[in-house]
Amino acid sequence: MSAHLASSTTAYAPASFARHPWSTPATDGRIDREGASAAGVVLCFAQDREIYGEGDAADSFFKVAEGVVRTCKFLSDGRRQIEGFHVAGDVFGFEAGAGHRLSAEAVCDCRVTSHRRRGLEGLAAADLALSRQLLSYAMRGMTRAQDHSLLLGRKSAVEKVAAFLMEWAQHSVGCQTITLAMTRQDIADYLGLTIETVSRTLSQLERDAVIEIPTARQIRFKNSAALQGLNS
Amino acid sequence: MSAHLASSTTAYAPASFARHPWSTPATDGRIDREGASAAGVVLCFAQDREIYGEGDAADSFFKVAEGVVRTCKFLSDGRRQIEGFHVAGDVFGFEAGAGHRLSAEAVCDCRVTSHRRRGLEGLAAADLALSRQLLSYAMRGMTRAQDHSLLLGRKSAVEKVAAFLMEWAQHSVGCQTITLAMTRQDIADYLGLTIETVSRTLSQLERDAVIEIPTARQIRFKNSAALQGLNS
DNA sequence: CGATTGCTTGATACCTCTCAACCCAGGTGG
DNA sequence: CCACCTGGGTTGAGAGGTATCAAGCAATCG
Repeated sequence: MSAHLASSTTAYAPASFARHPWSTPATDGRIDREGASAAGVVLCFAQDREIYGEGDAADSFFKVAEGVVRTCKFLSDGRRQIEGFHVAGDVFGFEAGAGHRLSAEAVCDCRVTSHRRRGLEGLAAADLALSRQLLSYAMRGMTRAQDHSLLLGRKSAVEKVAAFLMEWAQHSVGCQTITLAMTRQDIADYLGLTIETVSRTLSQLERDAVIEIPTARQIRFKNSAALQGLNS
Repeated sequence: MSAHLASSTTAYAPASFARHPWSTPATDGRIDREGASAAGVVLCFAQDREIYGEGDAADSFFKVAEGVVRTCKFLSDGRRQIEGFHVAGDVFGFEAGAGHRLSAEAVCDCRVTSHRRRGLEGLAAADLALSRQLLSYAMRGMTRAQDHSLLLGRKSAVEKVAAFLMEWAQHSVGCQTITLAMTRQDIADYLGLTIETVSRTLSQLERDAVIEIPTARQIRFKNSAALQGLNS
């Protein structure tokens, strides 16, 4: 299992990978076993490393401990749709069937805990609370995906970007300035836009004094009411 | 509970509703109680009647017995996104929280069975198979929504229409000719397009000898390979 | 028969994509 | 130190796909 994960991380490796401190998944020395009811193995992934791919055996699911993870699907010609960004505490890769329906990649260097499905399902049979927990993971995923569908199918570019900023703001500590963990390309693939449209829309919002963009990865809210007005 | 459902069906009633044979939800005479492990009350809804609305108490979920149901979300200005069409055997309205996140409406006259959540959750505590069943409903919903996101975010109009036709073909008995239960507007709101674009795209596919459209609600596949080629 | 509803088709507008150039910060190496 | 390269981001010009607005057609219903 951990061998499987290690091998799955070989794809998309950046050239500088070998010297990166996050270069290898957790070795035995870093493995951290928790209580039996939530046994998890801690794994580390460098930025842009694949955590699992579409179709990989889904014998485990994961929980983000630190960093940000994206789950996504691809069309055969390379078009990508990011289904969601997962931050500390979020569960991802929890599947119904034998294989993962999406792939998961590290948006930035991150730590995740891996949980075996089989063991957990056995436990869930006996543990009502745990069984409800699993159900709640699945339901949250469904709700998230449904909200996302409304955005993708029926919102304009400005509305999409505004929705993204407000969603991400909830993950940020300070209310005023948010720090983006992802690239413009990631944002574009999450919103069903192109990178240029995302960039232009952000610039437009800045020109309209709705936000400020001190650096590319930092957004400061100047007129939250206006952003809110673009939502639903 | 059945009173609640009855009242929720008053919205969007067509003018001709009062004289329609499907005009009222099942009365006591039509209630059909099944075994305790899947206790369900049979309800009938006329075309375009609301089964439940966004925000309604989600103390029950439903299973389609006959007909087609659509679940959808709305933006405040009326834009609609249909999340899915549900046919006989499909479960819908199964929610994590206290309220329904989507609304559900009858695409055509249909019969559904209503199942109380609370009772079922109690049973699930004791019944492992039932508990897995609930989980599987939730997972199927998540998978469906995720596939839909890829379509909405990254596919062109032709690809969307082709995907819809092929998806709906799986619900049809005959392989060659499919019968659509929904209007062009429903299809448009499912695919994130306008009614005109759906119509034009279907016409174009007919001109390209990929399909035939004997009547507006019937589509005959002439070149399935070409349709397939438009998918993924 | 007129009215309504669902659907199709045309002309045009506009939003977003595509292609391209450019900027900037960071890293590398001579 | 500076030239160079790279990757991420921004901006512009133009094209294209889909939306919008409008008209017309066919079937259904009262």
